[in-house]
Amino acid sequence: MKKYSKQRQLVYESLKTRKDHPTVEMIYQDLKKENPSIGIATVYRNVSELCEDGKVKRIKTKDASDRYDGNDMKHIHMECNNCHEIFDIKLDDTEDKNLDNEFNKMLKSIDAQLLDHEIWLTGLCAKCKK
Amino acid sequence: MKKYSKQRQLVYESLKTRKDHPTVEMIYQDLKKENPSIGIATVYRNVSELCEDGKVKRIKTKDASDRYDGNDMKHIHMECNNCHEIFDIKLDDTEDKNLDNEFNKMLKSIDAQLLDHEIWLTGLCAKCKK
DNA sequence: TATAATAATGATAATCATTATCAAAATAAA
DNA sequence: TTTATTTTGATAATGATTATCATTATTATA
Repeated sequence: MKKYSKQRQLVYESLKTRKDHPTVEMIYQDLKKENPSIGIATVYRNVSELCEDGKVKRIKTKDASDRYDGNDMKHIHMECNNCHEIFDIKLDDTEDKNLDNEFNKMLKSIDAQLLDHEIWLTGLCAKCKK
Repeated sequence: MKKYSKQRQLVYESLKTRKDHPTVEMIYQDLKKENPSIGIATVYRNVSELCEDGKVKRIKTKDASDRYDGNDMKHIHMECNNCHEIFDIKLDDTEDKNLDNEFNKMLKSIDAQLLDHEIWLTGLCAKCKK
């Protein structure tokens, strides 16, 4: 059976607390301050486990390292083409259902059944627009 | 100035011809049959260049290697949760505009400007649904 | 509570995809 | 044709992630 570990809890809390989309290295640096003995392999292990349990999401971006997302509200992502910051845009239930309907219609053409969607917008954030 | 190379042409044609979403290794294996002297570094170099030129698209998936997409029609992707095949679902102009409108509305909340969108659906394909 | 069973950790080696290097070959310009 | 420059193919280097393994922490059981 799965056992409780302080480290797993720490990784989870870090992802819940911070609002950016950190890499493993960023989480590791963060946790090391208060827990100098933690190893980076432990962070890798735990983010992967949390992903498998559906508690956080792995985000593949154009840059080298994967990013992780602890935001459990329905939302989509927007990456600024200029500063490369990643923004969360939350969806209300109506918006989410509308998208689901749209996508379901599209999937009719290949007779498939929708389970989930992931939307990645690119654009210019408020600051960089100017 | 950029010079013509047979290899770049071959990589491009391979991506235009095949309808799956191959990795570099897959393209390499494919081209080696007719061109045994081609090196895998050349394939890496050329897919990256084609991406920069906007002629093909790099797709980051959950699995280790990046995939490449030579389909230049407006389309979104759907990955089957069971067989992991990736399907293209083409969008007509209306569908594409509808999505753009939806996303633009959503971006209002953070005062950002939309440039592009990438949609990744997961579900069950026709075969695996049964 | 003490002990046994086993899961998780931290250090580090191994792996694997991708990128960098560089001499030789191909292409374009003069 | 000669010169300049780009591209290639082989392979070394890099960097992110995973595997290994002895030790430690947690849970179950007597």
